[in-house]
Amino acid sequence: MGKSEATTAAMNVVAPAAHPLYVSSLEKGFRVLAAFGDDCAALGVTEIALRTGLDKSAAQRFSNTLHQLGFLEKDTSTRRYRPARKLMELAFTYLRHSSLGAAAMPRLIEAGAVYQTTMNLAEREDTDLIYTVRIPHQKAAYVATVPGRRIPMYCTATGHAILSQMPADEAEDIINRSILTEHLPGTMTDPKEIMKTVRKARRNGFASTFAQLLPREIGIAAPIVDYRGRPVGAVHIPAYTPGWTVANARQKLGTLAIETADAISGALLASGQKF
Amino acid sequence: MGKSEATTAAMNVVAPAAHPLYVSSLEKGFRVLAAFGDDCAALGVTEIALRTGLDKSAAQRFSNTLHQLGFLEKDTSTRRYRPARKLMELAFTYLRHSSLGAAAMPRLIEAGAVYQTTMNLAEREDTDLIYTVRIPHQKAAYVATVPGRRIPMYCTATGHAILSQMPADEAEDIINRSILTEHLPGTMTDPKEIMKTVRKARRNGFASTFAQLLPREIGIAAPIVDYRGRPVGAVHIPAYTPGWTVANARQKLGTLAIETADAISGALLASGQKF
DNA sequence: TACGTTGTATTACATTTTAATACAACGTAA
DNA sequence: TTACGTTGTATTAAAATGTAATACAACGTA
Repeated sequence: MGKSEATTAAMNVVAPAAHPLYVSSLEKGFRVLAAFGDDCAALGVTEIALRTGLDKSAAQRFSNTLHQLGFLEKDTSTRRYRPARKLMELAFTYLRHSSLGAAAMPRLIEAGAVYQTTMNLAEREDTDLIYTVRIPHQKAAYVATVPGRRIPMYCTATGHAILSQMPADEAEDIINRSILTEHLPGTMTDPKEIMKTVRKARRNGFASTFAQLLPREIGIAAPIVDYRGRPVGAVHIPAYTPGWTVANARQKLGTLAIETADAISGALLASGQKF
Repeated sequence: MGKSEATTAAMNVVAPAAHPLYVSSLEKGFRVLAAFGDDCAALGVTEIALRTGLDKSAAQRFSNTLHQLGFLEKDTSTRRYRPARKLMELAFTYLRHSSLGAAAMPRLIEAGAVYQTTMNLAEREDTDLIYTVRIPHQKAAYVATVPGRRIPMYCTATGHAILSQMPADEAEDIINRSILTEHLPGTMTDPKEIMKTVRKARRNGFASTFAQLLPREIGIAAPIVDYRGRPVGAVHIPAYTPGWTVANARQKLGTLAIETADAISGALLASGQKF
């Protein structure tokens, strides 16, 4: 069903074909976790079965196992499951060893203090981006201040910043493989228009968007590159109208984004790692 | 071996006895993820096998599967695995639905601006705490600024704040079940001394510690309670000497922590959820 | 170049997962 | 309250999956 498709797509937990070295049970477990997306807060086994495409028995066993392991909480009265705190530890498993995060953190903190703006680090994940480090300053939609969120590249300043440092054909490939959805009236969905914006970002050294995913949001972003000049992520600064105008944000925050991103790129070089 | 014990304990991914509804493959998969703790950044299959207690074949299959699913990156030249960005999405799965996080976020941002101090939200996880929301202001050890980290309750202000809102026997039980390690010279490991500190925290409405886990760190924390008055987490404010003295921090940050924690407790009540 | 080590691929085997089914618990409406 | 649909839980025989042993290949060190 559409529902289960959407949910599965939300974390891309799909079968990469049966292989002797592939443990499909593990995939099913993650499918269950991925079912907790978007709308729902708590799910019963039947609903989990629906969303994951597993039958009721499988949904039951995997939910139970995840509960035993501590990754799902279980409300004993409603007998429904919900994601548990322990999932946060898995994020730590990643962050702890991220040289990009380590290089970015102090510089984002410093830069955020300049105009009291939120500073984000986003990393590339195929056609999308994942926020890995967030330093919030102003209050905004809760979901927009929390790490781990995945957003598409095609309609975000962050995405454009990264695309701008790629060969044109590679960037086009990403855009072509993206699902171009008009999240808000005005979200850009025309590949040609997107590439035009990307080229502009390339010339300027930073990208900017307005009201593409969140109303009133101005996005400013500059690319972070590795030792080969390949983009690995971007510094993202959100700003909101009124308070900021697009022109004002571009002028002040654009420079800040570039400086911060360059500092991070440089620190990465120094750290010597290719993550 | 001691090594594998320590690693396994790091995320508590252990077998809760075989049960017909328990999928042991899932557990093994998480054991592999949990192997990436502490010291190591990248692991080969042999090392993974050692740390997880799985044999080489199993380590191979689970690593490969996690790689296919995108949760482990694989360096094709060294053929070693490391945690991948996608793990961050699992954290988002939790955070997105956390009413505690949503209630805390704006208040932590606001409070952090007062003295330009870092503000953390920690939630209880058995004898430990997990940082779920972090609003960094000052630069500190990278690992101390990143969400998902688990720290023990017995020697942290955050832990004491939570313990202070429990019945004495429950608090004692937690301390007794904790592994009391002297992380730094001066880390408190005497249960009686710990309980004394906890009682003091109860009287004051907030807890404070000095140099327990990190050198020079002053910890200030106040408990967040649910609709029944039971502690569900704590607001934690770190400060460092010099710059802050313990007395100064207690006076200024103690009040701030209490006010912030109370505001969060109140907001939780209003949201009506029992998370 | 030769060796030890580590990663990869392939099997027959059996343990584990499956999916069907039956039972129990809940809550909704008559 | 009672009866009903729904949803969660428990139990199985059957089979598919994961296992562990082994052999091979790739690396890097001496």
